[in-house]
Amino acid sequence: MKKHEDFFQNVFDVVRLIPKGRVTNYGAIAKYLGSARSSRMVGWAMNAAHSQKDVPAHRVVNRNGELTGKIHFATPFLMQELLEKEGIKVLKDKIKDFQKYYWDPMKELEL
DNA sequence: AGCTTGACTTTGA
DNA sequence: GTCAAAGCCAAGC
Repeated sequence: MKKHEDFFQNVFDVVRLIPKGRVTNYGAIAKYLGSARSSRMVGWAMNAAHSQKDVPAHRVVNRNGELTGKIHFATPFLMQELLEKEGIKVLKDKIKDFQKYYWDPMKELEL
């Protein structure tokens, strides 16, 4: 009965592939899956990611580099702490030099 | 069965 | 630069 659950699994897989100290945004993952406009589904998938333990959702932020999803974490501070732990500076729930840490699955994986 | 909400993005004004 | 609206697909009610 596996039909469309691949979307979630695919998201988890990509997120898991994000190198340490790097971050990406929902649109990139969504685009990698096919539709950049379905970025909402990525977030929805992340919601299910709570069931997955090896899904570093803290490395996934919105296009603006803001930790929008932190509110869905166990604690809002967890996401920022995890990011800082990887060497990423977070200022006001926003990633410093987001573009520098930005990791695009399409560019990095497509290579 | 249908409508609303949602960890978003993009385009237009 | 900001603000508003449309688009997208799935889960929840």
